[in-house]
Amino acid sequence: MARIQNNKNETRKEFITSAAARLFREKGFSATGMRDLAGEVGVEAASLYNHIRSKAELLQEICFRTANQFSAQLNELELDNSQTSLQKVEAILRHHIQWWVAKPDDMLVTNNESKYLQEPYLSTFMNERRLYVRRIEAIMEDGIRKGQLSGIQPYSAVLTLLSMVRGIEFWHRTKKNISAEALEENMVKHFIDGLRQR
Amino acid sequence: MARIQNNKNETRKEFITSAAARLFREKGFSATGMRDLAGEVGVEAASLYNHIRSKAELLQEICFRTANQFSAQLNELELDNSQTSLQKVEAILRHHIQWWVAKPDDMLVTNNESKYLQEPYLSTFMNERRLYVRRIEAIMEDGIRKGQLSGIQPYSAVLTLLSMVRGIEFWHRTKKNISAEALEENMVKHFIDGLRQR
DNA sequence: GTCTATATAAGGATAGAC
DNA sequence: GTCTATCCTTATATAGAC
Repeated sequence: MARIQNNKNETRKEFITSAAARLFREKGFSATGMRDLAGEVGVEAASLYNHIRSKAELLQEICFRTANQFSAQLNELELDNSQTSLQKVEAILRHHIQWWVAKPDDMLVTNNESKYLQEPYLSTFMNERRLYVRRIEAIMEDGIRKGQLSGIQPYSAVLTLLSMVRGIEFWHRTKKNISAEALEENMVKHFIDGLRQR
Repeated sequence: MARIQNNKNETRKEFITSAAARLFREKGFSATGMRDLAGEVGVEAASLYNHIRSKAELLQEICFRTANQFSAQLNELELDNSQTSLQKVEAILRHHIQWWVAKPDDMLVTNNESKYLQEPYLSTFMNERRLYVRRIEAIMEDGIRKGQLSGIQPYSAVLTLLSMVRGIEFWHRTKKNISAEALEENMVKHFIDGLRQR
């Protein structure tokens, strides 16, 4: 499984994109000015345009690079015959938790600011999200057919899975109470116990 | 003050506030213009200022009226000796689900746009939210002491409870697949099964 | 690649007529 | 209470010097 890590050989554009993710998360896309971003980067606003085409382009890159990462995990899982459906669902949940822990800026922007994408990117993004939900539903439906899990409707369970991890946003502000590992184990156990066949 | 009433016995200000919640939800607080809001209400932008003091004031009213509603439920639950801790947690979860189903505009604005509150309202709001989390944790801790629930750390469980219901935002766009009642029962069962003592 | 200067548009909010 | 007109600030993005 891929590890999450920071790229220390960032290009100038990647540095700007990371700063943008941080600002879009904190202030929101609309309320973030190019002057704010320039200040973070350490240049004047006009200089940013030697590296990027527009503010909108920054949002596109953050949202799609994040979304594509999750699609890529599903691509692998769907081809893996060594895991049960329940194990696959757990792997998806752990993947989401780990990304929320490691990349809260990217996750918050992708979740909360993607609505500011311009067409045709907005439609593409929303279609990909719907497809992503359906693919997870299909994994759960397969598990129900095989008797590996039960007690829940797949659509409801997917909504729960994708949403419950958003609370990690608040955990980031008060990390001292519980470690990332303990948080992950608690959430996985809680979710899976509500899904397991008994 | 003149009380211009419309269909639902709303004051003019309440009508404006509802329109603001809808727009803040769809476009975000920062990207919503007073001219947008005026168009929704059916007047020119300048006319809004006979009913409200500022755009910021509208956000304050939406966020605090929503947050106070949830605090009020806890006030009652804490005084209720007829319910177990597990029943109280279930009541809290059902309350959140029902509000997400019935008032998605208010819930989304309170969750996603409250960061645009100005001081001192922002600090007040965040302090109230922290207190709300702690009060639910306390109910869970009481349940653990009494052996009514187990298997999870209260902080992690509260994060899960408050976050998992946010998926209802997406359910609103595709209601046909599952009824509000079925959604509620699925989510309650899923969450409670992961919490119950066995 | 970065700067200063600026074009052009839109933002929240107010003044004063009616 | 609502309107028209407008103030003042800020926004994204570009032009052209260095």
